Amino acid sequence: MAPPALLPRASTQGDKREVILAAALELFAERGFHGTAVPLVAEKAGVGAGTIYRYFESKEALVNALYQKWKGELLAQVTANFPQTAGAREQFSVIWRRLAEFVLENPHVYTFLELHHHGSYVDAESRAIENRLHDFAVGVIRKAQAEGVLKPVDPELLLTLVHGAFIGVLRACREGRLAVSLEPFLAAEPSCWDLVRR
Amino acid sequence: MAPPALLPRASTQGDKREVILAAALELFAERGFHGTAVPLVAEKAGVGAGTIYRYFESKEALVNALYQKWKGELLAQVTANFPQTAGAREQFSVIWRRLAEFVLENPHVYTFLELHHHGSYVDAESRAIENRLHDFAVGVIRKAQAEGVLKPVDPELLLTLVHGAFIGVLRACREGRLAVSLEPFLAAEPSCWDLVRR
Amino acid sequence: MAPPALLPRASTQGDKREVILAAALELFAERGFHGTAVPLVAEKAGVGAGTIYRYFESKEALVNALYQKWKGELLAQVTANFPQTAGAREQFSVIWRRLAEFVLENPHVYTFLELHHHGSYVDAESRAIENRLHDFAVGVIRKAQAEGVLKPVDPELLLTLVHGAFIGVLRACREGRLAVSLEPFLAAEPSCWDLVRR
Amino acid sequence: MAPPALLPRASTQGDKREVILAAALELFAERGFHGTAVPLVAEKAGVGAGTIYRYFESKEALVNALYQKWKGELLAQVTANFPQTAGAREQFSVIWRRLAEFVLENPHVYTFLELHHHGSYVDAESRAIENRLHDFAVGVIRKAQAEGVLKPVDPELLLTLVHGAFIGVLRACREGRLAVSLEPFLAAEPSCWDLVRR
DNA sequence: CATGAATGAGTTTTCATTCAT
DNA sequence: TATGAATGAAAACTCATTCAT
Repeated sequence: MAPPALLPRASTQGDKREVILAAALELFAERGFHGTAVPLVAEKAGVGAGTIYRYFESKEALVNALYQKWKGELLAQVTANFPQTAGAREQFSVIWRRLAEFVLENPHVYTFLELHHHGSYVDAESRAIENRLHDFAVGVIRKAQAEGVLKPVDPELLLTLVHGAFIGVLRACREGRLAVSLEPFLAAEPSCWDLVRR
Repeated sequence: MAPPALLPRASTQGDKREVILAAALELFAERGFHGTAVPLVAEKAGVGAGTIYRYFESKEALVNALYQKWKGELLAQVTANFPQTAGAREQFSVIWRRLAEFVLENPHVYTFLELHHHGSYVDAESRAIENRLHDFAVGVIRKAQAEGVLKPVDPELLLTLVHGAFIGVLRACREGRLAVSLEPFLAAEPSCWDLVRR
Repeated sequence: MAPPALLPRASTQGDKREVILAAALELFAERGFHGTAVPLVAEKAGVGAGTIYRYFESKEALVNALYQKWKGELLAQVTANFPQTAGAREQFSVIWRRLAEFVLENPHVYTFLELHHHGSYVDAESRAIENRLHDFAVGVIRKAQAEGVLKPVDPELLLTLVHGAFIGVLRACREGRLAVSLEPFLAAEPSCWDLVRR
Repeated sequence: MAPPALLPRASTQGDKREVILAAALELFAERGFHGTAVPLVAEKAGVGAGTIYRYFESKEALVNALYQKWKGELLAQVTANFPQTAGAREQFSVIWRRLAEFVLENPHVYTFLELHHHGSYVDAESRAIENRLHDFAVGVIRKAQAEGVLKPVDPELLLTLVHGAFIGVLRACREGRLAVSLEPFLAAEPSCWDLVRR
């Protein structure tokens, strides 16, 4: 029926899982885990309620699949081809811009990830991915400190300040206090460098 | 019944309401609004489930009362006797320290306020208090910018960056990555001044 | 309102639990565990569906409470004041009659107990009561065999034959092939004695 | 595909139906009708869930087909070449042994038949077969009573006692209290004759 | 006033059945 | 013909709210 249907089953198959994940992402980001009823996800995904349980063992499994998928995606996008030998200023700029591009391309993802970071329903594997990203960032900071270009304070503190500031911009965008575009992120970047530089 | 009861009913009255608010605060902060059952709040407060409905019309009314109470408290604590004529650096320091003291004195409050900022169940009045605090901060920033001591960028951006950084420290404390004490806040303060200063 | 209401709360309290157990007994006996929906039990008991979960943690907990209650009752009724020193013939007669009276007084109980003996949802404690009754019966048989009045075969075999025959009569009554009264049981008693006597 | 396919389609056809019936038998015997999910039967049978509905209109139709098949089989096996002219003692022995052989050859069948005897989903035709076996047994008993070798009581009573005793042995085997072999059945046979003989 | 037992609407989850392939 | 993904109706269970005491 579809002329160039080269991978008919495969496409339809994966599509349904993806469509459920996409619907769940948006709803979980907006209403939280407990505030989102499974049938609502089903309706938004355009599938039957029972169908969700063919792809995910439970609502908890769904939220964890979502968490792992996007935390992994974020990790990959931030760390891929990272300029290991570049200077600290350049590295900072790369990470900041990559984060900004990520949140703009995937509007609900960061909200979702932040909101569900604490949930008791988030399992060990989900947290493991979280830690890998954290360790990557601390590694970059330590190296820059060794070079003497960052403030010689607890790397944890520097990381949390910059990350907090980044999330602040994101939230202001979401709440309409700043434009939803690269612009506020780029405007904030030099200030945030001042935050950490020696 | 109480012989020399100077404020008999009133005291008992208020106590019960406060005890409910305190229980709700902790539970809402830890488990979210939808994740917290009203009978659980009652149990933690040591009152009957029905009693909650003598003090609050509904679960939503409870969460809004809580939100307004603490957002108002925060507003008062930050703005009371504010050194209007002091320099920008001093004013920054005062606000930062007051915020830090507030979150350390009321461990669950800020978590609660941040978590419930978005909720669809948060009513107009709750948001109004929110705005007063926001406007106060923007005012302080504008004045400092006029004096030429802050970066001449969108005040909204500066506010959101500093506030984000502050929340970052708070979260790191909560998650055990930084010590739960004034120390990390004081350590962060100069860096955050660098973030905004010209 | 009730003139001699000496124990109003207590009576109402216990009543509800008992009323649920009574409704569940009949339905579980007729339709089995999986064939009986909790709301159906609620309707028959004249309570809300949620009420059942105030008294029993789960449907499984309900069926086990029922099982233990009645297996315990049966054990008590069969073994209470048992004529330990009487002859085997007399003891046989006593047990047989007590069983018959029990099933006639509690029409659904034995059906329920037999039907749910195998269920995977029957817990360890439930089976423990079962075993006590079994051991009692084997003890009586052993003693009678030692006296030489019963066939010198595996007591397990004798027990299972007589018990099976008893259940046969019960089933025939239930299915309308025999009268629902003491009569068929009394008619069967001498035959069943022949079954086991030397 | 199969080169020397003498009965190709038919064999495959029947095989699938039989394989479904065999899977259903075991599951229904172990978990009951309502406790057994159709997809589980399909999985055990090694067919697709939809396939079951090509052979049986519904789950009820499946259980009834199963019931009729095996009740008919039992009827045939018990009554085939029955020694009409033999003495009552011999006839009793034949029936008893045939039943014993049947339950040992078809371990789940009797359990299934007993368990589903009452079910509301068992239809009229299923019960009709049941009755033919019952009538056969009553006929044998009546004749033996006329000869004066059985107790002159309600044939229904004698039948139910012996049948109950037989089921008792079967259950004891299933539950591990007696060996799963002909032995306990043969040991029980003389006792059960005592149960009914004059 | 305070309570907590009771409830039914709503939640998560299962499953008999269908149907496109 | 055989399949198994899809479904929605119904199951078990939870919880915000009420109300008799």
